[in-house]
Amino acid sequence: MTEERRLAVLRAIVEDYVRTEEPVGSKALVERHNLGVSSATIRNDMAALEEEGYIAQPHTSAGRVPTDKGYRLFVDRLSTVKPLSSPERKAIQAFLDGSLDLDDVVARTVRLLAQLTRQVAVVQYPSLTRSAVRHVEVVALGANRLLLVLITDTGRVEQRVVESPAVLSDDLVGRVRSRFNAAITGVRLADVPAEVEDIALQFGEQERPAVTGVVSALLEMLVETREERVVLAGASNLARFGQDFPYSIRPVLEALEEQVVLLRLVGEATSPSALTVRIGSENPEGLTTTAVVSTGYGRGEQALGGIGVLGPMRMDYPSTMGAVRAVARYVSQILAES
Amino acid sequence: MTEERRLAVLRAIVEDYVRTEEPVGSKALVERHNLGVSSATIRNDMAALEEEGYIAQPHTSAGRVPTDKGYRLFVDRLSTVKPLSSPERKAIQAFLDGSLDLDDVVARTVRLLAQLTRQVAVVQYPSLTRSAVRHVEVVALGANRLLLVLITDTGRVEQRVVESPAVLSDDLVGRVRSRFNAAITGVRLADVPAEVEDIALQFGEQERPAVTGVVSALLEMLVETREERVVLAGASNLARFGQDFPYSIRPVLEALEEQVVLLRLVGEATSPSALTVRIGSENPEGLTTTAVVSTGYGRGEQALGGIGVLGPMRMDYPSTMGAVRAVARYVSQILAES
DNA sequence: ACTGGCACTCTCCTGGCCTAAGTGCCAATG
DNA sequence: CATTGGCACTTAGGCCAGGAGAGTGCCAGT
Repeated sequence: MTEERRLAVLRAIVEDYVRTEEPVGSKALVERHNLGVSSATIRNDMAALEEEGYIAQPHTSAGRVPTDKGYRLFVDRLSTVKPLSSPERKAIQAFLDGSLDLDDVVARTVRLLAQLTRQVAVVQYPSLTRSAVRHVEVVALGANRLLLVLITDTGRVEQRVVESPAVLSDDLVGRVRSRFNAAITGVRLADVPAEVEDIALQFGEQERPAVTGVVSALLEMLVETREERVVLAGASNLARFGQDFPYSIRPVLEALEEQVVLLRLVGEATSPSALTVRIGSENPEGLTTTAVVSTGYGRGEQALGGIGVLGPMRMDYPSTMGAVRAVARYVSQILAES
Repeated sequence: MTEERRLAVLRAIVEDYVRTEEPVGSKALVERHNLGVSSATIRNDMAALEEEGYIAQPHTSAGRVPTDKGYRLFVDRLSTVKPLSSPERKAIQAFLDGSLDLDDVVARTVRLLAQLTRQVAVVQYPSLTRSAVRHVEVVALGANRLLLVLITDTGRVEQRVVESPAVLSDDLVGRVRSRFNAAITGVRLADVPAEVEDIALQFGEQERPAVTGVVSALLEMLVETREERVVLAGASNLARFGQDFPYSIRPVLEALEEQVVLLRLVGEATSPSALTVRIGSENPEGLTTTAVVSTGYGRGEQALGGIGVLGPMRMDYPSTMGAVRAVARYVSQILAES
């Protein structure tokens, strides 16, 4: 079957190129993989693969290099996710165990993933909109300042200092707090506005303006902190790939400083069971020379947030995918326990 | 006076080299600065400066380049801090105004500074040990979990979820909260342990074990969050200086990922009135090809935290120093207001 | 459908050559 | 004695030619 061999050739090219960083030629190919045919035959296959746009030559007398499209095919049909070795598994466990705090889990995870893949790791905090309220705290800080603290069932804690519209007595603060908690504990963040809108009506005429102020502050806080948070580690790994970023790594670093861009990379509602790979031009501007492997973490099919790795297109996809998947599973597990 | 002219030559060399990125020769010097002498004279001066270790030649037939020692002398005796232009000043104000939240102030500041200097900016959060407690909040989250929230007078909010050693009734939580606040509101964080140690004794036999648990959780939290926080922006600016980092920017990026290193750069108790410049080998390992300009911010002479900029040694010191100083002042001002 | 053979095209390295830049030194000068 | 003009010397970098090596495309043969 000739078609089959062609794919084998493409696979071999990708694997060799990833390993050696150098264009791979027909002769080297037959030597290292037992394809059972001569280099001339391979040359024909390569010509065909080039025709179809899966590989390209940097210049006439060089070997071949995979194109975006070639990597794409490789990932889709020619590779299987490589499970982690058992020492690696143990390392993960050792690294992530013993952290109650969500901040801590996220910080450790992102470092771990960067170290494991030797690339840039990105982790999104559990999405607020998909979480539910565990508790709301209202604290009077002074004459006319309030602290609102919102704790979600995923362990995320958002706090915010707001100017209080009027002076609130300690007693009133206490009653507002109870009302809030009664109304929205267990409620999805997205549904909070609906639940709190008429809380002010439950207070007396006199207190109502002050309470209304607090309610709108809470709503405002919800809107503003709906903004997702993303953290990143291992940017220095980019510098290992001088070659792979033809025009310096500057645009890549710039893109990585934009929270918005990071979010798009990792945050696009991927279910925990699916791995997403985005290659070259499939990425947002500035990252068109990179590849991103990402997935979601969370309970069941419901993704709470995203997690991923960014590197050059010339990347060991099977291993990277294995690492991302494994880490995502551990994180899901840890979050489920707490 | 010949000694004077030599210093003028050194200054000219530093200025030209910073501008052009190229070793500067005797002829170019006389052409661009009116030194009133011939190039041969300058050559003699340069030979002397080289003898003393202030400048060096990359190779025999190239111009001269300042050494660490040369930059040092330049900063110490040959330059004056350059104040910001008035549009720049306005930009700062526009950028920083309108943010109550400390997180927000810090985030904006670091971005601003990176943009202003076009280099890597580093900002330390107000040091916890030098802050005082504004408020403590204790919230029961569930059967045996507590949330402790600590708010400092600098607006910093630290929160932590702790396992409660025993089930606490709502009433008891309330009483613990009041006790805590009575005991440590206004107290310096460093002095908190002394103030809370005998709080448990003020409760009845029966409640004492539970309260002791909470107290020790609070103390533990203090120890753990004493760790300072530092944020960074503008890492992509490093990529602008291919030339200046002979062995790739990798070690620099690596160093910047270490919180500990960043802290050493910026956090060394600099009083707000003094600018520190650390050049080349004066920096910690991995950053020996860079220069760091830093200062403190805070009320009066008491520094609450550090703020600074990191770049290649070939840096426009007067402008960078001006920017760092100006931004630090604005931040001090904003924090004083709140 | 596969293979061996061969001419062809490129890159990359090397060595030689030249130019431009910049230096160090020296003898002359006020 | 500081300064100067002059000059020989060194070196990087650009350019060119030539040769080696790698890899290709194509063709005729099995």
